[in-house]
Parts: sequence; C-alpha cells; structure tokens
Amino acid sequence: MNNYDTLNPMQRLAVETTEGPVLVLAGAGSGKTRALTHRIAYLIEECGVNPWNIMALTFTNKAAGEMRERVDNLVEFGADSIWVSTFHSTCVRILRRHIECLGYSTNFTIYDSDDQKTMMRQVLKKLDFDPKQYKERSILATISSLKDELISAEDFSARSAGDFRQSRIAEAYLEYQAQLRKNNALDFDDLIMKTVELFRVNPEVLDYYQERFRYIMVDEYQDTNTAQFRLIELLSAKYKNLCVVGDDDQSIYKFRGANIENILEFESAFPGAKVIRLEQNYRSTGNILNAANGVIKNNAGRKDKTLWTENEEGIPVVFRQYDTAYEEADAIAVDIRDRVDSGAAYSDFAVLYRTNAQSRLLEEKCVNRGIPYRLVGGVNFYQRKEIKDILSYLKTIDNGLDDLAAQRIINVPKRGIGATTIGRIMVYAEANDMSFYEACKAADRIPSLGKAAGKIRGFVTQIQSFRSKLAYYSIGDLIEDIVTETGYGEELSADDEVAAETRLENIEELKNKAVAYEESLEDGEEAPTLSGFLEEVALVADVDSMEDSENRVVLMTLHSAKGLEFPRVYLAGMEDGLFPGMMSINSDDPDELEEERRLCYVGITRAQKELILTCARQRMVNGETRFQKPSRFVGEIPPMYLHRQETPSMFSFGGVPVKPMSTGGGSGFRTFGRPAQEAFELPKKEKEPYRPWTAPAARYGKAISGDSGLKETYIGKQFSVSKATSLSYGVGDRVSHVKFGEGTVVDITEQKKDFEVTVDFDKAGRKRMYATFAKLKRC
DNA sequence: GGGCCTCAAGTTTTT
DNA sequence: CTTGAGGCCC
Repeated sequence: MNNYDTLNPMQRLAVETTEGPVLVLAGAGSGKTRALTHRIAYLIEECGVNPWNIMALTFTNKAAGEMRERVDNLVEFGADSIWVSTFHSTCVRILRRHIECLGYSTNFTIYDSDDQKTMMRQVLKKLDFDPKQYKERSILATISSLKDELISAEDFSARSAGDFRQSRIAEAYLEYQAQLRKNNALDFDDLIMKTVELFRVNPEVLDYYQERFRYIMVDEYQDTNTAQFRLIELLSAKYKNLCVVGDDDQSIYKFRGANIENILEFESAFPGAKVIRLEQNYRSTGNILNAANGVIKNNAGRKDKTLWTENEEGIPVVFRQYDTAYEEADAIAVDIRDRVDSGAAYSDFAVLYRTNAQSRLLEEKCVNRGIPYRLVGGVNFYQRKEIKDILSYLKTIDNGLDDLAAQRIINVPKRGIGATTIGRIMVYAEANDMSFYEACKAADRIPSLGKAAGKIRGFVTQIQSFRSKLAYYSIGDLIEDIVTETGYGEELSADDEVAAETRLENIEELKNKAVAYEESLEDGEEAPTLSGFLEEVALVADVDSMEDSENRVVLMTLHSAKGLEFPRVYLAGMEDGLFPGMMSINSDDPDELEEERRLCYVGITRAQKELILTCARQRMVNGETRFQKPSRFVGEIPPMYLHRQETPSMFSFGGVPVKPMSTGGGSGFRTFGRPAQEAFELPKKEKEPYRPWTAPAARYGKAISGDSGLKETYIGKQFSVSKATSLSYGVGDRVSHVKFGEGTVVDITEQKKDFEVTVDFDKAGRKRMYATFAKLKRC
C-alpha cells in the first residue's frame, strides 16, 4: 500500500479527485507525473478500480515508458493490463483490431514523412500539377492540418468548390488518400483520424472501448490537437472520468496543430470539470524560476498562475554574448570541460537550441574538446538511407502491399532494373488493380518487360525465400541475411569503404533493436512479429532512445527537451531572428511570438541548478552571415536574477555594456567575412519588416579543379574494362533491341570508350545509342 | 542504364 | 553550405 502523505495538498487533491472530468494545471516541475502515477495507484488500491479499466495517454514513447515504469513500481498487481502509451500507438493498437470496417486490412503499414513525400510527388506527377506552383511540402502541410482538424478529403473538396487553388489541393488530397488506401498505408495523422472515424461509424466498437477505459488520463494535454481532443472526448463520453494534465504555458506545438483552446476551454467542453492547480515547483532554484516567470508573464491570454518554490535561491542566471557562433560553441565546450574537470558529470549538462542546424558547430566543438555527447534529433536514425533500405525489405517481406517499399529496394542493390522497367510494372499493376509487388510476381505475364522479367523473377524469388524463412528466423537473423544474401553489404563496401563502415554499424544497431524488441516480448502475451517490430520502429522518435544512464552531454532542440530536466542547462543562440525566429517576429499573428516565448519558458524551466544563456553577434545562417542582437527574451528576465557577462567585442556593438570576460576562452579575435563597420550600422535601421543585416552570400568559384585529371584516369580504367574490342555486327546488319525491336545498322563510329551505333528501327525510327548499353543482338 | 556534374532551392520546431 | 533534381555524357 502506498503512502500518499508524501504528496503536497494539491497533488493529493489531484490524486483523490477520481470521478468526473478533472483539469490539472501543472506548472513546470510541479510533479505532475508523480501525481498522475499516484493517481493510478490510488484508483486501484483505494477505489477498487480494475487496472484493466485504466488508460494513460502521452505524446512520446519516452514519457510513456517512464510512466509505465513508475506505475509498475507503484502498483502491485495488474499493472500490465493498464494501457500506458502514446496517442499514436494506442490508435494503432485499436486500428489493428478493427480497421477492416474502414476498408483497410489489419496489417497496414505506417508512412513516415519521407514516404509521404515520395507518395505526394507521385500524386502530383500523376495529376500533372505544376511543381512550381504546387510544392509537395506545402500540400502535405495543408493536408496534415486538415487531418488534425478531422477534415476529410471529401469534406475539403466539397467546401473548396469555387476556389481554384483550393480545389486543386483538394484533388491532390483525394488522390493522396486513394493511393494510401491502395498501398494499405496510413500516415501519422491518419492514425488518429481513422480511429475517430472508426468510433463514429461503428458505435459497438466505441461502446466496447468506452466500457473498457472507464478512467482516462492524458499527459501534456496542452499539446492535443482537435482530432486527439475528439478521440478522448468520444472515449470518455460514457463514464466521463477524464483527467487531463497540462500547462498552457508549455504549449509549443501549435505549428503541428495543437489547439490551445483544448486546455483553455476545458471547463466549458466538460461541464462540471474540477480544476486543480499545481504551482509549487520542485525542480529549479528560485533564480531560475523567477527568470522563467519574468519571461512568461509577457504573454497575454494565459491561465493565470505563478510558480513558486521552496528551493534555495541558487546562483543567478548567466548571460554571455560572443562575437561569433563559432566562439559561442567553443566557449560552451570549454565551460563544460572545466566543470567536468572539477568534478561535474557530463550527464549534468544539456545544451538546448532553437534549430537543428545549430547542432553542427556544437558537435564539432565537443569533439575538439573531447566531450562525449549525445545528439538528439537532427537526422533521425530511422531516416538514414541504409536503415530505410533494410526496413523496406522487411516491409516488403511482411506486407507486400507497400508499393513504396518494394519500389525502393527492387534495384537496391543493383539488379539492373531501371526506371523504365519499374514504370512498366507500375502500369501493369495499376491496370490490373494489384500491388506493385504482386505485379512483380506476375512479371512473366507482362509482355512489355521482355528480358527484364528474368531480373524481376530473381528479385521475387529472393523475397519469397526470405518470407519462408520468417517461420523459423528471428528478425535479427533476417536482417543479417538480407545484408549478405542480396549483396547489399558488398555493394556498400564497394561504394565507399569509410562510409560503409558507419552504415554497417547502423544496420548492426537496427539488428540490436530488433533483438531488443523480440526479447521485450519474450514472455508477454503477444508473440513478437515482423509487423510488430516495424510498427514499433515507425512510431519512435529520437528522444525516446535517450538513455538516462549515459554519462554524456545532451544536445537537442528546445522542442525535444520538453518534459526533461537537467542540473545545468545552456540555451544557445539567444538572438533575435533565431530565437525568436524571424518568421514569428514578422508575423501578423502575435500568438506566433507568444509561442516562441512559451518555448523559451520551457527551455528555462528545464534547468535545476544552473542556467547559462548564450548568443553570438555574428552567425552563419543558410550560407549567409547574419548580425544579430541578443534575444528580446533575455531582456525580459528581471535584471536582479540575471548576471550579464558580455565579452568585449571587436565589433563594439552599439550600446551594450561591456565587461571583462570571466570564463570561457574562445579563440580571441578571429575575423570572418565583413569588417566591423557594416556590422553595427545595420541593427539600427530597424524598418518593417525587421531583418538582421545579412552579408552577401559568399560565392566561391570552382573549388579545386586540379584533381580532375586524376579522376579521369581512374574512371577511364573502369570503363575501358567494359568496352568491347569488337562488335558482333557491322553496318548493314539486321539487329534486334529489347525495347525497339528489329532494325538495320546504318552507322558505327568508334569513340574513346565505346562504340556509337546508329540503327534504323522498323517501328521505332532512327536511334543512336552506345553499344555497351544497347545490348544489340544480330539476327 | 547510370554516374557525374551543374544548377536551383531551401531552413523552424516533430508524433 | 548542403541537399535535391535534372541534364549530359560515356
């Protein structure tokens, strides 16, 4: 039995208010996860609720995992049967059971953003849209926000009548959905939307889940979008025991459809809702908290609350300005180095920044200074080429309906199957209403393929053989097999020795993940399956794999940092134009700036003991040098909690107090690009819209052309091997070609590396081609 | 068929 | 600066 006396009165109230809708407004570091987990324990122990009837929803797998762990520790019996998972995996779990009534089969695949892009490219090509006017990126963004609002392609199409551009986008949306369905695939947004749709069209299914989940808890509620709101609204409609926990000040996902109204209007959406505030912070020092409060109070339209703490005041927040981003990064690295040398652990530190692009420099400097780090985000592990290749194999083996996956690997490694052949198979598949892979299986019946059919057959045989191995192979072994049997590994090494090594390591890592997956289900109720593994992989973010135990500095974006805490935090790149970003500064919508401010608030409140803000006067962004002022957010921190340690500037930047530099070296007076003069004129002429001064993009001529001769020889060698010394046909001979049929040779000219052959084809007309590739046969 | 080169475009933030 | 897509040449 647990002791609930360790909770403070407000937390305790949140735990004991079990019936009806409850909104817990939980400030940063106020122990909300603690309250949530204890609430689950309380429901079971004190209220006799069956664990089976409890569900907890989070946004990230990491959060889910953490909660799961804490619940397991707290609840003696039946913790397994509580559903603790993310919105997305919850929906997948439900859809895997019931999606058939929506016309998909239950082994659907989940498309990530790369897949979406590929698919949309195909859609736009098919519809013959002008790629200048209709960018797949922006169309996908539109579709995504429509889905967040539960607006289907049909709805959108109906409401766009009359607006030309919109109805074209609607066309794309319709076609995109049609393609998804054909591929038996769902994108991220579909997972939520289809589940809501399922509940709407199928009341019995809804009723089943309503009965099952009598107590629902939602973490990070401020980040829910309309679709997610509907989902929990539907699920909780019967018993109305819905407890949401969130902080409107930490709502940072508006760009992704998060609807802040969900939390601001909770009480009117769920009449009779009780509101409980957790305002005592257990995480940060007084100074850090006061700094955070000072910043966030500049936002209008928030639920009024003030965080307080009994923690000690601590040391002041520090602000340092450097001349260049280069020095900023180095100073941070040096700073960490010093502190570790005098006893701190690497894992005490996190460096947070606004954009992923900033990580490069920081990484570089960490390497220079010998600081072990973990980079979270950036290029996702699962987006790496080699990983996607292997996963595409697994998907094809598993599903066979996923055209994108099959098309990706049909010629990887090279099997001599080119775009033309793939195009023909696609045409055939389309005409016969089958999947791409099915069409491959029927390659012999596609007349247009000609000799290519043999190659396709080889590919199909390989896949089929992998399939049959599935029965007695582990997923890890299967991956191993794919790499060796297909020659994938060989091709990698042939291409680039050094790069191949890291690639193979990554594949090794994927294997480890597969093994871990299989072990995690070893004695659970469900058996590990290939589909299960692919699904898990599709739904993980990078933060999820962060190991707490590692002794490394953590580098990540402010967004990724939400929900985490670190003893010492650096916020790098505190500059107007970067953070807050220019988009938000120039926007007509004041809420954009407010969202950035909330992001800043999130960043500040990650710190437990120490917070250091840094910025650079000069920074390269998109290949151009920008001169920037310190972030306005720095100025919003009440001076009494802030210790400014500006370094002296070679730029003598207007009006900023200059103090001697007390820490962090930097490499002194390095200069880049423009002289100081222009540097300080620009920020002065602040006109609309505000834009920091930008140096003309540095244009360098051809870099090094001296090595071309060397390359030539090398290439020449390779080609000369393949060059035929003589041909089996001559001028006037009749020849046949796989594509063009029969014809007469009119001319042959020998060139450096190949023979150029001109042929008059009976049907296809006169063509000129290279002998090596044409593969003409005498007849 | 495909490698290599040139040119253009693009940048928040992510389940 | 870095990635992507199209064109050219072997």
